[in-house]
Amino acid sequence: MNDTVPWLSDDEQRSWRAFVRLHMKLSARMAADLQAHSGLSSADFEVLVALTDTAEGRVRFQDLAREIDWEQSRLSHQIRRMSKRDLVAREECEEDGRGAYVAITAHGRTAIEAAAPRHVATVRRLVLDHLTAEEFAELGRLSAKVAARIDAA
Amino acid sequence: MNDTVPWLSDDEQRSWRAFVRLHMKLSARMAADLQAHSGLSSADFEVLVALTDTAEGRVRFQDLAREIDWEQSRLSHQIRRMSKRDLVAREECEEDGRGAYVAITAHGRTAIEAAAPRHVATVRRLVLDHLTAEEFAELGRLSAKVAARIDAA
DNA sequence: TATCCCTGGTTGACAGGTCATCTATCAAGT
DNA sequence: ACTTGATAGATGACCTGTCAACCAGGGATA
Repeated sequence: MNDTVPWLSDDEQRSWRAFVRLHMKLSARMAADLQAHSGLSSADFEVLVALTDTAEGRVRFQDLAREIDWEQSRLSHQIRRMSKRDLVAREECEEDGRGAYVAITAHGRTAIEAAAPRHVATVRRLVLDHLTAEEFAELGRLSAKVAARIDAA
Repeated sequence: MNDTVPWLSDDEQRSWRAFVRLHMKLSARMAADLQAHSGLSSADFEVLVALTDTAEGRVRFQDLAREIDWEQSRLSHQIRRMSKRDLVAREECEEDGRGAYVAITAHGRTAIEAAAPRHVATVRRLVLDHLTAEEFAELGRLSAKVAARIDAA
C-alpha cells in the first residue's frame, strides 16, 4: 500500500504545513476575539448569521443544518444551549408535526449586530490587510475550486 | 464604530466564505477519514507526528506544546488520554524535577506508521489532485504569508 | 385501520478543548 | 537556611462536537 502512494515532496510538504498552520492560527484567533468581545462562540455566530440571512428570521432545522453544513445532532445541541441564553427560540412547525423551526430572538439580533462590525474588522486585520486584492481573490478562487470537489472526492 | 469599518465587498465576501468553507469541509473529512481507518484522532496524529520528527522519540512537554502550537493544559489532557491507550508514555525528567518527557511507545509508532500513508493519500485526493503544481505552491505561499503576520497583528 | 418504513428531531455517553486554579520545583537574593 | 517569585505541569469545572440509539409523526400500502 505504501508503494502506491507517493509521499509529499519537500515543497509540497512546506505548502501543506503552511496551509494547515494558517487555518489553525486563524480559527483560534478569530474564535478568541469573538468570544472576548461579544460573548459569542464561533458556533453561535455561524448560526445567527445563517438566521439573519433569511427573510423571516426562522428556518427549519433541516434546512439550517444543510445551509451551514452541520450534523443534525450538533445543531440540536447547539440550539438547546442557545435557547437557554435567549439567542434563538424553537418554534413548532404547523405543516409537519415532527419538524421544528429555529427563530432568532430580538436579543439574538442585537447580539449579532453588535458583534458583526468587529468580526469584519478582525478578518481585515488578520487576513485582508496582508494581501493585495489580487492575492486575496486568488486565495478565494483556489479555495472554491478545491471545496467544490471535496464532496465528490 | 460601524462607520470606521468598511464591510466586505461582494467579491471579498465570496472569497472569504469559500476560504472558511474549505477549511470546514477539509478538517471534517480528514478527521473522519483518519478516525475511521486508523482509530486516531487528528489530535493524536499531530502529537505522534511531532514525536516521530524528533531523533529520540521523546520531548519535553513545553517544547512539544510550542512545536505544535498548543496550550499547555490541552497537551496535558491529551497526553493523559493517549497514555491510557499506550500510544505515548510520560517519563521523568532527570535535569528538572518539575519537568516531564513525553515519549512515543512502540505501539504508538506502529499506529502512526500504519496511518501515515493513507493520510498522505487523503491529502492528495482531497486537495493536491484538484490543483496544478503552481496553484498548490501559490496556495502555500499565500498561506505562509498570512500566517507569518497573524501573530503580530 | 393495521402495518410498514422513512424522516425529523432528541438524547446520553463520551472525547476534545479552554479557563482558572493548584502543586511542586527551581533560582535568586537576603 | 529562608523567603519570594517564576516556571513546569496537573487538575477540575464546564462548554463543544460526535456517535449511536431512540422516539414520534408522516405516508404508503393492503
